[in-house]
Parts: sequence; structure tokens; C-alpha cells
Amino acid sequence: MSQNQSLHLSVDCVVFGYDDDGLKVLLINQKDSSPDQNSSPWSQLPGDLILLDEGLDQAAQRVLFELTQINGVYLKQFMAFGDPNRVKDLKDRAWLQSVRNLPEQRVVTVGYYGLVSLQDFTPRPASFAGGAQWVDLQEVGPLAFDHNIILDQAFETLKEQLESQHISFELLPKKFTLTQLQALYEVILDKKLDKRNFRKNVKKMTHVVPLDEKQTGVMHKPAQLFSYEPRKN
Amino acid sequence: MSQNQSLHLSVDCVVFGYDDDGLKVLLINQKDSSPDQNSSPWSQLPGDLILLDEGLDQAAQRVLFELTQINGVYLKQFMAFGDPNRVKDLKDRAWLQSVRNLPEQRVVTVGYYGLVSLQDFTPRPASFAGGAQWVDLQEVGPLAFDHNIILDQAFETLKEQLESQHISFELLPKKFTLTQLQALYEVILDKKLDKRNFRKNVKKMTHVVPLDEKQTGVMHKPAQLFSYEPRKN
DNA sequence: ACAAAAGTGTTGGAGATACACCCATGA
DNA sequence: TCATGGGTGTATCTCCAACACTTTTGT
Repeated sequence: MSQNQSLHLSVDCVVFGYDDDGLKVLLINQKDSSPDQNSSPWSQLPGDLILLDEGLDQAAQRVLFELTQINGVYLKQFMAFGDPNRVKDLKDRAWLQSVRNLPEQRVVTVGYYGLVSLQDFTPRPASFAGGAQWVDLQEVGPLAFDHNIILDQAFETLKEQLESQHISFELLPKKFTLTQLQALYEVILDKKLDKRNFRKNVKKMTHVVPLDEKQTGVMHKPAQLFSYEPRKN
Repeated sequence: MSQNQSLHLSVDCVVFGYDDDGLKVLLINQKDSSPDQNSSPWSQLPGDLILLDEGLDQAAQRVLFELTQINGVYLKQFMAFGDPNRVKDLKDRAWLQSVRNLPEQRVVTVGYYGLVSLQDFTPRPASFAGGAQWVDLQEVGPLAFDHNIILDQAFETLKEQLESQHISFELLPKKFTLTQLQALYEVILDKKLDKRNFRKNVKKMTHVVPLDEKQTGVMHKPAQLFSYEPRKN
């Protein structure tokens, strides 16, 4: 009835980052450990096999940290990807062969997505360990495995959950202006919003609180700063 | 870096069924293959390990059919459950021991939910092979493993997706009255709806089409019958 | 004084909600 | 003729979208 099967399970993390010039996603470069075989260094989402004694959420946190040094991000599971052929492409097998010893094994992956503020996290894109980099969402090329599909699916989920969950604030600095918040919404939803209507809506969000503080050093009327206070039920 | 690990992956199916007296879920009884050890026959969701060469969606269809003879149901993935201890409870290990030979192995499961019309499927609850049965949602007791959690999560997902996806119609007979449709919404959303307003909304749904047919055999004004025509894009 | 972004209210229309009576059938 | 659920329209309210000018700062 139930065969003695064995397969591998991984997590892949789609981490979105935001700064004033747009929405980025965190990618890593496959380190080409066998340079003679022309296995070109594809970009991919940070992901790896889970350990036998850790939970899925835990695994996502660990893997993300190991591969990118990013820690303590809110990561949310959005979907499992289990096509039997998802890692069977020639380019991907070559790379798996060079990194692991079981390239023929089937790998099912659980997708997580997360959000960080680039301002708070790393002042500027690059300068990461291990070849991690922020890539503008518009400029993401072909990725390893089925990672383009996973990325698209994560972005769809982000759009859907933008308003219902309180996730957008993860993408902003701790102190932000309403114009920044609006710009973020506009990037994710890909449409312009009306300033006055947007602010009316924000006023209803009790978890967005005005600070006794204003922008400084700008050559125009300084904006009120706000911060996000998660609801304490 | 990446250990040589091995774990098991299963699918679990939460199939909701609806008839005039409420919303049900499809459960199976564990066959107690070792009656001396007092491993009591817990109910559980239909689920089993996936095969190495099948996709997740495929596996869900196959497993559901093998365990309950139900075929061709729309099954949608909603979440993966990977707590390392999710099958480590004493009662569960005893049963796994009696059915498989690897009770210590970790099992991650991918949850699917689906919907069927009890009218169209089986006129009455019982009479299934292998101890499958429809249990009123209100009356579901403690299930094996973490299946209560999986069930709750599936029901949450159903509520959320009731209006956005066109899934409610799967729960109704092919020909249904507007009162039946409304009753279904009321059960799932757990609130009363206004009849006239509800019907106004249904009129806007172009995929709900009136038939040239009326209810018969009822001792009141016979209702117009409708059917669901999926949008042909 | 000028440039640049911040901040602020009102109105009209669409959509949601609340609500009560007559109708067709079988017994 | 009665009991039962089927079927229908209108008034009100709430929510959303559209829209333009004044304010504050730095240079």
C-alpha cells in the first residue's frame, strides 16, 4: 500500500525589499564549484533542504539567515511546489550534482515570502556575504529551477494580502511618512492612488500612529512621521 | 552543508460536503489492524504518502479516490504542515507502527481542500467503502495527528475564498434553487443574509443561469432552478 | 520669492442595507 | 382554504472616487 519512499524537502524564501526606487527581491548566485563544466552561475531564490528536526517556519528562517545573513524577518508560507520535474532541467541538475551528492532525488519545496525595509536593513543594495543581492523586480531574468514561478506566485500572494494582513509596514523604515506608505502601495498594486483618499483610509488604521517628530533636511515642508504599532489584543 | 536527509511527504484532503442539513466533512476510520494493542480507531482525514513520481495535485486526487472512491473533485492546495512532532503523539505512533514499517520517520503533509454536493454524490451519508463517512462539522471530535488543526485551517480558507473563487457551486447539486445557494452561504459564513439583497447579487453573477425548469413535488410555490456555467474564457 | 512636496474637505454617484407583502402549489 | 416557502421593489445610508488650493521649509 504505502511504498518505502524517500524524497527531499526544501524551503525557498522570496524576500521583498523596498526603497524609494522600487520593489526588489533578494536573490543569490549559485557558486560555481565546478568551473570547467559550463554550468553557468544562475541566480536563484535563497533556499535549501530542511533539517529533519526543524519545523518549516524555522527552516525558512535558518536558511535565509545562512544564505543572506538576514535575520528576524516575518516569513509566511504561501505554497508548496511539488512538480516531479521541477529540478530536472539540465542546467539545474548540473548544479545540484556539483553541490550535493544526490542530484536525482526529487525535491519538493515550500515557498515562503517575507518583506524588509531596505532603509533599515542595508543602506544600499550590494555588500552582502555569499553573493546575495537585491534585484529590481522588473529586472529579474530567468532563474534556476522553477523559481520564476515561485516568485510570481509570491508576488501575487503579496498583492492579495497587502490590505488584509498588516504586512506592508515591514517594508518601510520604522519611521515613515504617509507619502512613503502611499508610494509603497502604488508600487505593489501597480496603480496610482489619490493622496487625500489614501490618507483618509490611513486615518482609520488605528495601528498607524503619528509621532511627535517631523522630517528634517528636506527642502520643502517637512512631513509628519508615523510608525506602525501592531495591535495588542 | 546540506545533510543527507530523508523524510516522508503526504497529502491530506479536507473534503466538505453540503446538504440541506448542513456542512459535513469526509473522514475515514483507521482500520485497527492490531486489535490487541489498544490503539483505538481514531478518525482522520483521508491522506497518505505521495508517490515519488507524481505531482502534489495528482497525489491528492489519487489518495482521495483510493480511500473514499470519490473522484474528480476540485481539490485545492491550501497549506503545508511540517511540525516535526505532528505525528509523534503516542496514539498516532501506535497506529502508524501497525500500518507502515517506519513509524519514526518524519512526515510533512500538504493540505488540500475540496467540495462536493452530497445530493449529487451519494444520496445519503453512509454506505462507503473502507469506513469513510460524512461527519457534521459541528460534531467532529478529536482526530488523529494534527488533523483538527488542518481541518480548521481548511475551513478558514474556505470562508476566505468563498466569494472570490467560484467554489460554492461545487457544494450544490447541478440544479439548485436560490434558497439552497443562500442557505449554503449562510452556513459557511455563519450569518443570516437578506433574501432580496442576496438575489440581487446573484443576478449579477453571469455564471449562475436560470433553467427552464422548476422544482416539483413541493407543497408550496415551486422554485426556479438554476445551474452554474463556468465562464468560458 | 521661488521651488517642492505636505497637508487638507466637499460633493456626487454607486453600491449596500433594511424592510413587507403577494404568489403558486399540495394537502 | 390553508400552510408553506417562493418571489419581488423602494428608500436610505454608507462608502468610494474625483477634484485644487494653501502651507511650510530650504535655497
